[in-house]
Amino acid sequence: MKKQQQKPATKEKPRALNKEYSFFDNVYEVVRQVPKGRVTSYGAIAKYLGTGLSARMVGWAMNAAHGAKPKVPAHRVVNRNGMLSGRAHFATPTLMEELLTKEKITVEKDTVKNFDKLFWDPAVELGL
DNA sequence: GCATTGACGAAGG
DNA sequence: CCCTTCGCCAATG
Repeated sequence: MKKQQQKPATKEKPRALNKEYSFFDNVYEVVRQVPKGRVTSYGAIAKYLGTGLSARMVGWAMNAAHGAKPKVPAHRVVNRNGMLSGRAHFATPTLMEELLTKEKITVEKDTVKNFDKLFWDPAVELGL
């Protein structure tokens, strides 16, 4: 990563709707609602949650979801291209692929086949 | 309090 | 399909 100048942005933004940061919990809920054999993307979740432009925060939430209970099916969450970008963060780098394969999802070159078909958009499926 | 880093996304090459 | 640049927000050092 090259050098990145940070903006002095003095703007303020509402951080949480509740007393605690519910952002992570929100992400967990959505991910748990992803049906078997289906996948979604960080951006879709971010959009659904209203974070919109910051799909990165969703990924950050998954990072915390590592020890969440019940366990979050993070293997069903991939990037916008359907690539298993987060496989390196699982117990084993092959675990994500295996889990997806068990759900009848074809994974090739670290990418979900028929991603457009298997794509599950919370903003649509849950009705936004 | 600034600099760096991310399990990302979109746009451009 | 691959790569780079920019944007976005939170956590970390």
